[in-house]
Amino acid sequence: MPKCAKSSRGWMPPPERDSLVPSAIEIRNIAQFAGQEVRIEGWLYNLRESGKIVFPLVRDGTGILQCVAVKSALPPEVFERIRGLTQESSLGVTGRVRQEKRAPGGYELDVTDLDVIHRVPEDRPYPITPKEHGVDFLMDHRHLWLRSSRQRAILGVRHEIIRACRDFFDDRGFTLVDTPILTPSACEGTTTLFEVAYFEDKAFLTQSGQLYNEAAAMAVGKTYCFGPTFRAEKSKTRRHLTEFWMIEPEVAFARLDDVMTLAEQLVAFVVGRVLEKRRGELKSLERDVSRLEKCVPPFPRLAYDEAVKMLKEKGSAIEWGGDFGGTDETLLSQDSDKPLLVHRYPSRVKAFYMAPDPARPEVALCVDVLAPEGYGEIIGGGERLADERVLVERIEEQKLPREAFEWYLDLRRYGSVPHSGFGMGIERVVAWICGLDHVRETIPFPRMLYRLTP
RNA sequence: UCCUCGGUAGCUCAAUGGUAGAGCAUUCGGCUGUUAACCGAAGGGUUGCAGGUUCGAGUCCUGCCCGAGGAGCCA
Repeated sequence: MPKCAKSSRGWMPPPERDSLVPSAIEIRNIAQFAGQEVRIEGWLYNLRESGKIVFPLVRDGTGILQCVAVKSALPPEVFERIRGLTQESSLGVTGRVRQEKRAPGGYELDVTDLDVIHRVPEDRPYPITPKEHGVDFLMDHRHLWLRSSRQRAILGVRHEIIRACRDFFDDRGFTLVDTPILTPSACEGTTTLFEVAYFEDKAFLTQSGQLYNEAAAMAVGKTYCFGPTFRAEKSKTRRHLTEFWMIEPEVAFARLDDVMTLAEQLVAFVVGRVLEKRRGELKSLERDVSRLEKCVPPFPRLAYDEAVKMLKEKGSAIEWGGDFGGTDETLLSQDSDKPLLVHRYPSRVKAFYMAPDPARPEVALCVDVLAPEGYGEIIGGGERLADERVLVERIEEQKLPREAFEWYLDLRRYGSVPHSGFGMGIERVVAWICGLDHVRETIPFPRMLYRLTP
């Protein structure tokens, strides 16, 4: 541990340096070291051999570098050590960096020495070979699959999306207020919640931070929470996980139109940031970035009524009053390169806390954002019921346990104001931006109906 | 929970009811510019499990287990 100087304000960070691990350079910085002797530390990605010349491909988490080991230029024991390397063995390589047009990254390392940190035994080789594998096999080896360049690209985009969301809200005066994961009761019915033992009592894993967000918004005005969310629904589709991450802003005094604009700006900001910072990852995922580039505001807005009309014309069996199915969402969103905002759904298909439209009480002041290219719903939210009397009616109508909501009703008793917010599912956004056909690849360790390991 | 499809070598997949095979991976050999390298050889199997039909079952039938896609529900 580096010694940390103490000041009157407490801890000071250790002095800055180029690399956290000074024993080696990072492959992503290789160009800076052209002509120099360097050491890299990583894992063997692949090994190609041609008699007296060997090409070990080494990855270190920041990139992949092709090394060149020539028999005549190395001590025999070093050359044999390199020849006998197994896939994913960890190693340190020293050599001279050379610009090389034929190499994938434009640079190569002429090996002068190589030490094996841990050798993968040949009688139990690394299971994921550079060939095709089935989904089930890969999911069983998710802890190793993450090492592949494709998964690394997805992890990078996911990270950028999360960071962009935080920056977006932080830069606009929002305060992050963490909401609990363990909750005392269901906010929208217990059937979709995971139940856990809580000492002598029961608790449930949260399905949304929203009710707590409303309390926080009354304290700080603009708030957001970001955390895991749990749904015990037995959904088995490419858009569902039982554990997923959701970012949820909530704004006091905001109306439906305000949060529709907020959602539009957030999505455009996130897409823009990924296009700016993660072009390389999108390219390696073979994402058609031209479609993402068209994703600039304003986004089309469509009332539920019009959406139903449109769906019927396209042959959907939807009737007014029903919620959209997955195919309906696809039908609505596949034609456009921009996300689509669908607003004012029938109140009865929405949660009890949604405010009715004063002009048409049968519809709620709510909005869903459907991602383009058939990716479907990424955001759901709207204006909340601010009137205590109506809220109590809704709670009773839906036969929810009123005692559990007394604290929530307090928010309507002490300076109730109009307020609105929404939740955005991170994995669906990652799937859309990366162009993936399933959300299971968007989260490091997916939890699904039939998948709890690794 | 329902519907559809699938389970054969470590992996991806073949195999009319008639001797279980290929490519990759592994091991050995060859090759001084390979790009999921290539060429040659070797090892590797209780065909998801349990029954049944049959002279004979990877193949047909029944049940079960596991998985995938979809429906419902949702972000």
